[in-house]
Amino acid sequence: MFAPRCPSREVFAELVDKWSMLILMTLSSCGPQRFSELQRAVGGVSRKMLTQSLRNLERSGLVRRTVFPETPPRVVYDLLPLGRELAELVEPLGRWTERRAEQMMAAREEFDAAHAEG
Amino acid sequence: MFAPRCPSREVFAELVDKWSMLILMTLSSCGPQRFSELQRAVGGVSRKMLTQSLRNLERSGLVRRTVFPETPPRVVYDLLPLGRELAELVEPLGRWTERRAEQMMAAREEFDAAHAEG
DNA sequence: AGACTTGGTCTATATTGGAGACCGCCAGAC
DNA sequence: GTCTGGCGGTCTCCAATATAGACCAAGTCT
Repeated sequence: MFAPRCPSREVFAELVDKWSMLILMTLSSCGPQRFSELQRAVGGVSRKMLTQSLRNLERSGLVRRTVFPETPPRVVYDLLPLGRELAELVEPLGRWTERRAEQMMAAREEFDAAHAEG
Repeated sequence: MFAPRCPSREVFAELVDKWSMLILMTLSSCGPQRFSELQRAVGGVSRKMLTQSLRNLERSGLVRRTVFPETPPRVVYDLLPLGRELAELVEPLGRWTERRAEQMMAAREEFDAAHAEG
């Protein structure tokens, strides 16, 4: 994974992504979701990036996309076993970030203050 | 973390990054490293991105930067407790990716083949 | 008829990433 | 004395990527 052109690096680089991780966490904690539900849940994601990230996750076998041919169209996304595995590793990361966010923000302010005198 | 302008989202978006994660994993498994060692270890990283990622990690209190005023200069980076915590969550992710990389590559080929007829 | 909904795609612009040149500093070679 | 080289960056330029926002088809409701 530390080699630039290795498959695992390639896969890693695409999974380690803000939107993909938030999508995985949402699907994991809220169950199957349709496109617009995901867009609401993952605040700030554009339709383009949501589509792109979901396609990636689908392509790599982490997520399943199911289309119900109704009008208006209904498309539901849910986790496949592989995606559930990954989600279980990503969730602790999310919880840790929320737990430590304030501490890190404080560290930043301190750092910025110390480097402002320049 | 699911809200766009929340501190935890901001922090999350910066930590969830290819280079930062590879740096954390390297420092965790290889111990303190100097700049050029890190650049060799993290294959494909440019000096610019390495500097930028390290600054970010330093600013948020995950990594410590120590300068030895010699010539040629020597700068050593190592994990602070906060960084060690995060590294312990990131490592399983890395191991999982390596374990599942082939499976995901196979899924991709299948997906691409299925969608080529269009 | 006209407005509204869903799950996208397309386009234009802003942001970001990577490649490679440049820098100061000193040691050792010539 | 000058020339070269290593270290740890920074700077500049160009390509790739992200975001914002318009547009779309098809059917439903008013």
